[in-house]
Amino acid sequence: MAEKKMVEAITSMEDNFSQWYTDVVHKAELVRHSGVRGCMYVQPYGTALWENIRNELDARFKATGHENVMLPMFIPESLLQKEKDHVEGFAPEVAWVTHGGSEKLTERLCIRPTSEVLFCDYYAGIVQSWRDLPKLYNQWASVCRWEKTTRPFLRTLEFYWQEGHTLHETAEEAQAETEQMLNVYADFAEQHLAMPVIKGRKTDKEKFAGAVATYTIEALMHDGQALQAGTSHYFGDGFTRAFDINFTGRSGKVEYPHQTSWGMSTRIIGGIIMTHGDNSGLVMPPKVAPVQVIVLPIAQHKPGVIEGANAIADSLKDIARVKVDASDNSPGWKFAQWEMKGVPLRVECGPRDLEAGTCVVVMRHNREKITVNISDLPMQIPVLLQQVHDGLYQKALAHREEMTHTATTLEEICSIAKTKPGFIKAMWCGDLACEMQLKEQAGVTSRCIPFEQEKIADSCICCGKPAKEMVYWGRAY
RNA sequence: CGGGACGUGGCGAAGUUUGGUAUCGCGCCUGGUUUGGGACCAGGAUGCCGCAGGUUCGAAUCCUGUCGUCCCGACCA
Repeated sequence: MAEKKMVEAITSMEDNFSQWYTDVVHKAELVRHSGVRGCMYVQPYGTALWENIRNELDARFKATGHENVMLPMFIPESLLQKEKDHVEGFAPEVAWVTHGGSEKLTERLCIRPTSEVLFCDYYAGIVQSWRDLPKLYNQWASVCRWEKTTRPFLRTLEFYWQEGHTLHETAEEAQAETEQMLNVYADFAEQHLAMPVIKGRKTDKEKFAGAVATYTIEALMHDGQALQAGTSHYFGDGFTRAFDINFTGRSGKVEYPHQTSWGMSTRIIGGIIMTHGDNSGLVMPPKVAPVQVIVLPIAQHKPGVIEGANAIADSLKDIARVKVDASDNSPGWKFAQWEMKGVPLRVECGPRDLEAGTCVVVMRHNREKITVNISDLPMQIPVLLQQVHDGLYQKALAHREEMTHTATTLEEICSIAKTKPGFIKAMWCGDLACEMQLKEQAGVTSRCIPFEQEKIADSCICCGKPAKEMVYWGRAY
């Protein structure tokens, strides 16, 4: 018995958070390792989760006027070279194709690490007049970055994402787009994933290669490390000048359009796991859960029980993603199995319940049990799913607040960074030197300059000069 | 990329020091009994011991290389 439990156990997160994460990813049957370093086989359950995320985001992009396109996975070296900061940022981690069949290529091709330059090359051919703007595009694709260390979802060589790329007549319009998409991400994270996020701007040191400004939503994971959950960049006209994308403006003059890009990736799945998961495994936010309600017949050999379970599932099929587990595993096995997979609601129905016209509903995140009349289920399930969502959000928010500290002296920030995981709020003068020093001495990096500023001191925590802004510092995935 | 650990049926391990018929638990298949927190009995199947070389009469075991995994650190939009 004890031995058996060992076999199935998930390492507890207090013992080793990284190992816990790895265990959950595998026990919940999200992915398996492929034979290629850092690349994963995404299993049906993981794929279904991603599809739910993708479908919702896609709908939100379309609702804000964007169209999907598909660009190639290869980038000729000369094209990648066109924007200096960009190539410097990405060249160290791209994969190169040098041969096609037995033929050696005259110019090697990189496998896209991101598609800015492809979009630029594309735009150059289709934009001539101010009437051609804006271009509001998005693509769903996978990209490749040759990372040194990899972890499922959080950092893989190949990962799936969407990348929005837009082109605008004016800087103001492009900036508004950048902000709009950051808000789309933030709203999605909070309303759909029950993941509280802090909206803000990245420092110059942390911003995207080639961007004028990078905006971010930062979430705090259960272990106190930060995760950039989504990002939105304003490029100004740096790329459009480098790629000679121009148009004839309203006044008849040649102008360069202003550009944005924004992305969210399968990394967000890692974020879901590390925000809501517990020592029994995954906890799925209801709105993206591949299975929202698992119906478990108890003593299913008895007459009418499976039929009863099927009838319950049938009554919910238009209301929630529901599944009946009528496999011949024991009930205890099924409880543990579906908890590992994080299904938000479990409906148990045995002969006693069915006779009484009731069932037991158990919430995954707090294991609360309630008895519900079967006839009330179609009305109750949406309420309960929302309750789980709210519960998850509140729990994550409370956790983040508990793990957010304030520091006003260098000594204090070093001591907090060493002893208390989480965010540290501190004032900053805006100098790179201070940012570097905090990394060096406290081991923290700037996570974001939040839009919602608080003045916690007058001077920079590092150099003592007048502070420009309050920054969230921490360690990041 | 550094430091450490590791790779043996689907999963978890023993066996490697000292070379000699590949073992155990779980899972899987068949049949039966069970069923409200990881059930039980009986029978059965599944291995180029990560891969490639080498040493040897003989390699899971020794040597070399390589691929992959995990943890810590560095690096990373």
